[in-house]
Amino acid sequence: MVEESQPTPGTVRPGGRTARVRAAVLRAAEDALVEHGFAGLDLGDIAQRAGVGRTTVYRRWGGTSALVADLLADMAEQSLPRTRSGSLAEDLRANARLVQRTLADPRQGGLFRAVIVAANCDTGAAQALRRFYEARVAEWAPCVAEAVERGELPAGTDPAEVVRAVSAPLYYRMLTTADPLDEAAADRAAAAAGAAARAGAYCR
Amino acid sequence: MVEESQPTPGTVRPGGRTARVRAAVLRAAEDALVEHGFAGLDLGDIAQRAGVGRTTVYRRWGGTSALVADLLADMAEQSLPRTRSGSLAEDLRANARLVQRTLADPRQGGLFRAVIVAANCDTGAAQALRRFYEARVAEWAPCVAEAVERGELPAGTDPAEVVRAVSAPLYYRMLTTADPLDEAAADRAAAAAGAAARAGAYCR
DNA sequence: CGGTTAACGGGACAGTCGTTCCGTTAGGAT
DNA sequence: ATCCTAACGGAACGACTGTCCCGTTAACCG
Repeated sequence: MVEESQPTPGTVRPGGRTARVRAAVLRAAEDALVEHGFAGLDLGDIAQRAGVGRTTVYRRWGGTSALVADLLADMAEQSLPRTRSGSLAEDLRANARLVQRTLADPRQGGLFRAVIVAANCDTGAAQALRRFYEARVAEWAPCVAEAVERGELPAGTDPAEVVRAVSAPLYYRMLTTADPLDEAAADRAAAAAGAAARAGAYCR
Repeated sequence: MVEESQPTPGTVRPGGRTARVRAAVLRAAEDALVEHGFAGLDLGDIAQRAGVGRTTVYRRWGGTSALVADLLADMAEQSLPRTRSGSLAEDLRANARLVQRTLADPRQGGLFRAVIVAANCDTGAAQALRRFYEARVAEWAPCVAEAVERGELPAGTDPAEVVRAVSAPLYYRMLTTADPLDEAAADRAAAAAGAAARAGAYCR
């Protein structure tokens, strides 16, 4: 018998029960994360909430970080498509408000905090987080690129950098202050990013 | 005998041995943090490095989060004073580069990641973190206020918001991407904040 | 519809983490 | 210099986390 690295559990028979277990565990993990945060995650508790054996969770994910990473990948698939308004200022504001609403929501906001924490504890989770933001940026970059084509922004402006500039102040505020994330903050972030972009601050 | 909440250990006799123990433990915690990150913190290991009993660490700090919070408070005392150049653009750039150098430094950068993680696990650490940033913002806000007085920025500009706008993209980049934090990123952050401020994006 | 085996579930096990107890050391006051 | 006790250190203890083993269930294939 040859000693081979067998495939990860859940990949050979992904249908039926396996899928149900994964969904139940991810949902339970989300609940637990919102309630206790990443530090207070208890895989035994999650298994119980999901109506699943502890062993199963350990076998399929192996730890809290990988579980959160999987949760993040699941979230990435359900991310909302961007709106198209035709105006850069409108687009940036829509993006900012989407981020603001997400982070201000008790459930999703707590989830994002937890995921950021996990990314700083586990390289797998960090990779998943980067993938998630790459996808988000790629979703919204076109509206900036179109603004460049229309001549609203200087040629050579880096679209991704502008999109990140919208989110950055909102995340920074969430992490370092106790102030609530309101719409005013979102609109300010969008306006600031737009003004800086027009001034050529994001030219390569 | 009255049942009173006795003072925290270390406050009644803060001199001599107590101070030495605190310094040794904080230094050891810093080392451990750089090596294993926040998730891999082991109080037993820290105690051994510091040449101190495990019990002492648990008694005085009670957990990893509070220890990191204390470490942060210690750092806050040693924070560098701002420079004064007389030009807004120069001041913002100096601030941005200071933040960039701090976060890019393996030792301090790891520490800041850890502290942000701790702040999401423990309310005491969160308070310490907020205090730290309030102090930092208060240190740098005057240079923006002076620029407003000189007429470089529109009246009604919120100095604190401008200072935070400089740091935000750097933290966001550190947390969500794998790209290194270089001087170019710092200069871009400073330029963007300055441009947005001149455009009146941070008016109350 | 029946067989094969991937995946699950429960229980037992070992290692670790944080706490408690109590004797010892040394800071601060007289 | 001497006393008092805050603070430290070592050891034992209990709880919990993650792993292993093996019997059971149900997904996929012919």
